Amino acid sequence: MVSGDGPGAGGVDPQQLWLSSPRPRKGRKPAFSRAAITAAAVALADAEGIDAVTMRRVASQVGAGVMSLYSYAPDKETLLHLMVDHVSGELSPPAPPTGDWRADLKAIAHAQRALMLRHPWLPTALFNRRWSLGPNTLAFVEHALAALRPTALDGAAKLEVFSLITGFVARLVADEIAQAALAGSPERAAAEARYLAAVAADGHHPELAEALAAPVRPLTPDATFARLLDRMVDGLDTGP
Amino acid sequence: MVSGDGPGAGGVDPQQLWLSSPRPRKGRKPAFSRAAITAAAVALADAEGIDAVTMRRVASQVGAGVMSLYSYAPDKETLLHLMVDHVSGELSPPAPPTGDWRADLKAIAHAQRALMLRHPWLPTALFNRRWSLGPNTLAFVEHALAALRPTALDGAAKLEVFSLITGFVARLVADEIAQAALAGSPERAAAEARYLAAVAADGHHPELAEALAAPVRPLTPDATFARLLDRMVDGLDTGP
DNA sequence: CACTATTCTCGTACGCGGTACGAGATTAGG
DNA sequence: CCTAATCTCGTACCGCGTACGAGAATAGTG
Repeated sequence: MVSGDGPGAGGVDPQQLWLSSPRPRKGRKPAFSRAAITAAAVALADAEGIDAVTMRRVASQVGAGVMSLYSYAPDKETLLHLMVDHVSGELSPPAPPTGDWRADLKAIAHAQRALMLRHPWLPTALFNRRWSLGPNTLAFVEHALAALRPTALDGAAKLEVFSLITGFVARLVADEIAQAALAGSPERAAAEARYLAAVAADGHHPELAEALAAPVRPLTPDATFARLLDRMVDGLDTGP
Repeated sequence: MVSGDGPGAGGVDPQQLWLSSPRPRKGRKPAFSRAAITAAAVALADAEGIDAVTMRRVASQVGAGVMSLYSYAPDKETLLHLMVDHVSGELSPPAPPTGDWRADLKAIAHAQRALMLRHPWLPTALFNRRWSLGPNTLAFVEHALAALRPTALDGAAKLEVFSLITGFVARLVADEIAQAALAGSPERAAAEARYLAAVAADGHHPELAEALAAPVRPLTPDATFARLLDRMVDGLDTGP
């Protein structure tokens, strides 16, 4: 194993995963690298979706044998953690806190949204997995905590707020992506519209019928995001 | 096919899925039912997690051949949609709106949380998939829209709020479940704590070190949920 | 310079997943 | 009864993650 190995049963010990070993003094030299493999996996996910990230396809992208990947990550789950932390590196270094924590928080959310739009598999990956706090993720958390320093929140509450914001962004971006996908497939969009029209016409869903009858607002996703984010952040309190 | 079949390429036409066909007048009688299969899948997911829900295992639970399931759902993705709508049936009938839309919204969120705690696979299932609006889901949406009637929000904004609340609940419950799982495995919890201590000690993460150094609040998940929900709902505006 | 311990590479193989196919069973209408 | 329609399900295919272990490369040792 390139970076050591733990006996831990189920899941990977974060120390073994993120804290680099000093490189063994004997043995064959690695032909690849964790970074290269991770980057290939990210490129694959960006181009063809997260389902295209299979050990076989990643291996062929980097020119390795399939089983060679297991010298760099003990399993696929770990590779996904590496991917998440890898792209999180694009977030740093962010601007230093301005003292206006609400504005800083909004800037953080906007940066996260841009990242997730660039890597559409990220919202799902973040939601499903228990976080593995790699160096890039940690750097960003550190930044968020610094931005929240002017508040009266204690440590746990600050982390809560950060988690809440991240989840909020992930959800909105996931919706945004789904919406875009739907718009890209007129046949499916039409089927959905037909179904909703049928439901609205059945008489058992008056509220829904009314909501759908209203004219569609021609709002850009950016505006929607900014509006909801503002509401959310402005609603956050600084009390204990 | 028990309920008809569409030519739609990719994804299932909601009309074919949710609007029942009149039952064909010829041909062999179905030996199972969509409801029974769905219930079996839900029971399996509740007992052993969503990964235990495979076509083979569901089939053996209901006493059917594997391929017989495909007479009731065209693919596994659809079966998952059926599961989501199935458990959503436990939400209705909710209490009628009281006129205090904030209180109603909080009640809705609490009901959703209880449902998700009963079916821990639900948050993930909701996040990943594009919603398929089955009858039970629709009934609940209808109820939420009615609760929001006293607000000045237009139809689209009401749906937005509902989606936001649902996502919020899903995220908190997912965290809650992960936290419980971590607490149930002391070895993993200890490894995590060791790692965070090492990070805090490296000098590059002062904010994180401070946040972790603070004494842990002994709050119940229920209290945390209620507190964050209150903040969120109270922060929502009724303006356009 | 062998010799050896160590580490990485990767072909093969196993079990399990979703599901296409098609033959046989069952039903209702003519 | 015959025929067309519908449902049942055994078999089979391909792709997945990954265990295993043989072989290749490296660095220290005599």
